[in-house]
Amino acid sequence: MLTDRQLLILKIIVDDFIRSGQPVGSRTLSKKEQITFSSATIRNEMADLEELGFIEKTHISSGRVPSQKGYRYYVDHLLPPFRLTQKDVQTIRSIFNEQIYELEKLIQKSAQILSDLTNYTTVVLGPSVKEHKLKTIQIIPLNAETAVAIIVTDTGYVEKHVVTLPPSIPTSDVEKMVNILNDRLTGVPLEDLTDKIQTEVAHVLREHIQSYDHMLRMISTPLDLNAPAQMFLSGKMNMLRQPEFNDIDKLRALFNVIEQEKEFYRLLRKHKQQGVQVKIGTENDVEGMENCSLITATYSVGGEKLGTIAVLGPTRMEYSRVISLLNLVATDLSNVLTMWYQKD
Amino acid sequence: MLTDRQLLILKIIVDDFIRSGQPVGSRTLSKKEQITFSSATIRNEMADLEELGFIEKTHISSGRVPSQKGYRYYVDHLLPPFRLTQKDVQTIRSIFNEQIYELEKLIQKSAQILSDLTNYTTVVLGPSVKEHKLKTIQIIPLNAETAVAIIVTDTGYVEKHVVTLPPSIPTSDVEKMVNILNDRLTGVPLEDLTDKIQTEVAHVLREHIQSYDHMLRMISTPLDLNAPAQMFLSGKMNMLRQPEFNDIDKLRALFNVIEQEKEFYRLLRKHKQQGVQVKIGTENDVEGMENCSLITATYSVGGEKLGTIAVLGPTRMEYSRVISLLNLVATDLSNVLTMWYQKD
DNA sequence: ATTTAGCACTCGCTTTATTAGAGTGCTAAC
DNA sequence: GTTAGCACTCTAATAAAGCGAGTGCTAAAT
Repeated sequence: MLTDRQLLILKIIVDDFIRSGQPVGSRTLSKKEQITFSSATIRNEMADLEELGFIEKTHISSGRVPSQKGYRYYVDHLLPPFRLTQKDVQTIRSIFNEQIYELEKLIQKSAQILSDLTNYTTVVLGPSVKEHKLKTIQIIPLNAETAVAIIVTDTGYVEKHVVTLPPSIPTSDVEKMVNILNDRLTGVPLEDLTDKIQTEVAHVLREHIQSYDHMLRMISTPLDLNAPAQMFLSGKMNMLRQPEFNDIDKLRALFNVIEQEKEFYRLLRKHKQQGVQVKIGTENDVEGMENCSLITATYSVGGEKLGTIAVLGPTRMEYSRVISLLNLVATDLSNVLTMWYQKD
Repeated sequence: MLTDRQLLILKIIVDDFIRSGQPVGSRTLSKKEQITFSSATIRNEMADLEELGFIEKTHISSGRVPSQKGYRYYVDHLLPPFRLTQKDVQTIRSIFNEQIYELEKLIQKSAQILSDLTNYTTVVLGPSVKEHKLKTIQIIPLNAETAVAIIVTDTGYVEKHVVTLPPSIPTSDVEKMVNILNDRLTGVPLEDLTDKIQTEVAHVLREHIQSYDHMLRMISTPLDLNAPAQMFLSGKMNMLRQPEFNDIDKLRALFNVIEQEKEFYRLLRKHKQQGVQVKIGTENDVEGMENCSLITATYSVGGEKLGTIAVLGPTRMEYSRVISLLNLVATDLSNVLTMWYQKD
């Protein structure tokens, strides 16, 4: 559909605009060494590209700027192969050299490094704890009225919640209850816990425990948080430095979205299959993100998706570099996690 | 030193400027009902006030704006008494009506409500966990190589850390160690733990435990985090809405400070004694905070300071209102915490 | 049939003028 | 001591002018 020459011009326009942030004119293009024909020819080609919707003018006599369709085509067909620098690779590898054994910290660190390297914002969706299996429940009385209930999963995830104890419950009862819970529930995925408690544990507790009712409510509060997977944002302030957000109103609009977080939650959850995915401008279908692109990748354990890691930047984003970086982080993260969890 | 009339004029200038953000001229002042004399008189008085350093002009023929010294005087001597609305009081009380039993969550909620009510940024310095007393240590093996070490304090604070186990350590040894640690260390303030382990526990462990060395290192890693008290920021983005930061460069400068966090840490720690404290502009002695004021208050348990809660806003801040709100939050917080912790 | 040179034209941006408005300081009268 | 009056200053807003980058079109060259 597009001639080679048109592709060349489109590619150079996008590359140049990503680099400079300025609309690209025919004269600028004609000076590029890849280009052997005159500015007049370029003007003709650009007029065609514009008619086809790949580029547009910011005003009637300005240079051209990629349209959303232009970026899309660029990302799909024209992406220059990108060699990460040794330095970038090392920085990323440094995440995994430190002895971090906690998923949460590892994820946060990854997000932070990625936002530092790209100068954009990184969003990470942590794994949903729902599928993690219960390792142990502990109830540690703090004083006569309160105790802290702690739930540990096989992945080392710890959830804690301070609860009130029923008045004048014997300590032995608390211990009994904890024993019963651990006996029956170890290895059960968190999402099945409440069910399982109702069907299999409740009647046993009723027999052995005073204030069985209160105790049961007490233990289910921390559970039915039904925790929506945690989300981490890193480098929000990098957006301040993007020239497209020099306008304070655009900035406010953007941060309204960023602070919401729930939109990101939706967007990151949408990414199911493997691989890197690029959503440009309105493709994200979020008000206030018209000028942003979101590049997402999943990380997984042995092929099973755990969560999503994404970079948010202006549509005028260094797609090539960000995709490479994100890809590296996601695969490295997956490899490390697979090593952690696969062995049992 | 200042005449009553000068005080009146100064107060009205500050009030009006806080309200409108615009320099205040003699004509505007003369229209206020409290003022019974002419604009010419006001001009004379203003010239004097300027000479004394309480107000300044933004340019040679502009109205006047409070200087830092002016704000200082206003806060020290002219603060109008402020009646919180019933609504504000209720919103704040709502923090404590919900059944939150966790210090951390309570603090975060307070910060969030405070930033919502003021439209400024709230910073809270959590209590240093160093003084909390150990309730229990648990080591929960996850698989052959890793375990999660959990430390619970008498305040319900939970610290967790995933550690590696020495190769082929018997489970019984882990249990033994945990028992020994709990026997000897329960009730010990966290800050003394490492010492106490070295002096009193190490030799006992050495007798009973294989790989005593590795195990000891393992348990001390999560401890010597030496956690600098946690800090929470809420409502950073409120600063976007302050007209003084409409200029993108000032905004960037401000966020450079805010993101640093360590400066706040220093500032909030400085506040030792009881009561509300106001630091205006350069009084904070932080580059980038020249146009900001920080209002701090401490919260405490039975008179003993736990942490600091502060509101950050532009120097042109609603001092009266913020002080009242902050005061209410801090005392309510202190009361609730005193009820929690005082009873044992 | 392409490609290119040339040219008139458009539009945004920056600079310069112009003006209106708010506010001041000073003087002289009250 | 207070005030009215006035000349003066400076900002902010608006308008006018010029520059430069870029375009589209036409006609000539390949």
